[in-house]
Amino acid sequence: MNVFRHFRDRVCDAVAALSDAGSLLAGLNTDRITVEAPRDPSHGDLSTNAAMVLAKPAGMKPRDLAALLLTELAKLPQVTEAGIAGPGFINLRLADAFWRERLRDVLRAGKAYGGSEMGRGIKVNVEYVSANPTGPLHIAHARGAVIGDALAGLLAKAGFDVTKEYYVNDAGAQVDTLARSAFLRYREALGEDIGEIPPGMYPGNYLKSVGQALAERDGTKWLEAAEDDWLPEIRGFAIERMMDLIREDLHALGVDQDVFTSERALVEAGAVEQAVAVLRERGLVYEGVLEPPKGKPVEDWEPVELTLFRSTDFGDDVDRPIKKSDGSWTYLAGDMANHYDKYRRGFTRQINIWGADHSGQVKRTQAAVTALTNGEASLNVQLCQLVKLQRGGVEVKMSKRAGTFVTLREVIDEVGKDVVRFIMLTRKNDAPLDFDLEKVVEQSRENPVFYVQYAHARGCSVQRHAVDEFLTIPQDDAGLAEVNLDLLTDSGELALIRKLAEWPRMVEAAAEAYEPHRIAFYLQDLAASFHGLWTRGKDDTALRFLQADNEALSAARLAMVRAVLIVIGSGLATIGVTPIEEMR
RNA sequence: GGACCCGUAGCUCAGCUGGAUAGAGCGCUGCCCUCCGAAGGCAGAGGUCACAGGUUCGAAUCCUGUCGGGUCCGCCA
Repeated sequence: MNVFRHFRDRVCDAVAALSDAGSLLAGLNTDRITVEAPRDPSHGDLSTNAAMVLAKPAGMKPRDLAALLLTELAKLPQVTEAGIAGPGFINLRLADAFWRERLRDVLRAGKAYGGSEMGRGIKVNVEYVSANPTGPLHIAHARGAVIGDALAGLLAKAGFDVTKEYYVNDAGAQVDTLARSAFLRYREALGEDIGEIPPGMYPGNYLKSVGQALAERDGTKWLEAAEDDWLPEIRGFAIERMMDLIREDLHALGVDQDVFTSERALVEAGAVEQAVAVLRERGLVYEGVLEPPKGKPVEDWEPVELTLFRSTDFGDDVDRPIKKSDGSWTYLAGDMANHYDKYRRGFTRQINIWGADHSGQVKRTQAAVTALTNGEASLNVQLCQLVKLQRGGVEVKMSKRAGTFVTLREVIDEVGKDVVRFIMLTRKNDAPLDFDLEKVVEQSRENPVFYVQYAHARGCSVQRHAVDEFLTIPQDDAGLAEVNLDLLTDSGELALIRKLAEWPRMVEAAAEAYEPHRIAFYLQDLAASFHGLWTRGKDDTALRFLQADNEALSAARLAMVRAVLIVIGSGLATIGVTPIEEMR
């Protein structure tokens, strides 16, 4: 049960009842009514702004309206205390037994607890990573990969039909450079001394194995061939290899996308022409000359007539070229085909995860999606800021040009994929993030991954002890859901249960805002609550979860511990982190 | 010149789409624990939510402007 939505519905019921009875204006808009947990627990368990929101349209004073609503809400059987506070808040306190029942919700639903029907099975496409297939992923890609994957998991949990997509940029000049770089390595593999890698080529050693594999497959076949002949072949070969490499890296991070869309395949299938034809039909394409770009002067700029997309009709700053003067398509044109293709596959909700360095492309791409689909589809872009990699507070320098950048794989090998995933979510995506390779593996309160994992391991440890000490306490969720919970009366225990009951609402709010990082913060909160309760058992042995001489109490507390494990497990699963069962 | 993001405790950051006395960790101060239910606990100090207006019952949150920081601007990808 989503407690907050449940009581929001009850508040709306109360409004309706009062309207029916004639004591309140009929037809009031209840959209702005919220029910939430007050920050200060002394105000009660739940609080609603209904009276303040409805006062003006109802033509009443907020506190008078609150008094009226209060008479209705006080009738609810679960409400033990109701009062009016401040400008017109209605505060409700709920029976402890009501909260204990929520524990049964958790235990009965198991891992599915917190899932929502909010998404109503609507198709959503989340496109993320989409790194150029010219080399292995580095740490900067990891953030987009994790945010995208966690967002996809979150939306799925919230009831959307999610497709995880990777758009392969295999049609631009950069893959021709890749082909030429691979060709060098191919010659090298056949015994030639290629010397220094010339500037403008990809220098990384990862291309050696590509050259080697090509030499093994094709022998000396291409050595004397003209570039026009070998380039398409070697390009395709190298792209395949790079994508395999990228997919392996992503898999190591726990990211396995559903669809890999090739830009080249779209272009070859005529998808770009089709998309442009749609725009042309709507009068959104014309031939024209652009103003020179502002800011830093571009030295080789000269006015040329180009094929332009009228993106300014949709809020962009200037119209954007879709065809270069040499007749080939621009990146935007290809991306138009990509998003139009998604639309034709049924996605009216599209989300892209991009690095902040692509912020300039947001408006034009959104304009394109709106224009191509006549406003039926919308594109949401989540920008993520850079990751600063550190070791013991000292920045780890990266230089892609020198080939010394830190690969994602190296980081995963050092700290593990779960740590990478969790840490990437400890900031909201539009804030820069420091990733310290030493701190993230420390076993201390400062390290959020450890703190949450430790809570899970502690819970598991209690379970293991219970198995040994109490042969008759049920060990499975279903059995624990039926034990007598009335013995859970401690205020810390009830506070923990309330925290657990927030999980369904957390999922919905985070999904609605497209903010997976909220899950990481919620889990830290929950872990703190659990650790706090545990710690009190150190001083006061009566509060320890397992009481050797009181099996009924131990069973009730074990049910609570089990519920904590379920929610932590479910939260971690949503963001793709594997919970640990034992600290080592 | 323009666009987007950010500005919250000494530091690093949350703040549930407008709610009540603005929170956490670190650091600081003072107590407690020396315990394998280990990888600490409790309490306290610390704030003009960058600044100035505006919107309304009510603003860290929304709008306008100013200041400061970041990412960018292309027929590149």
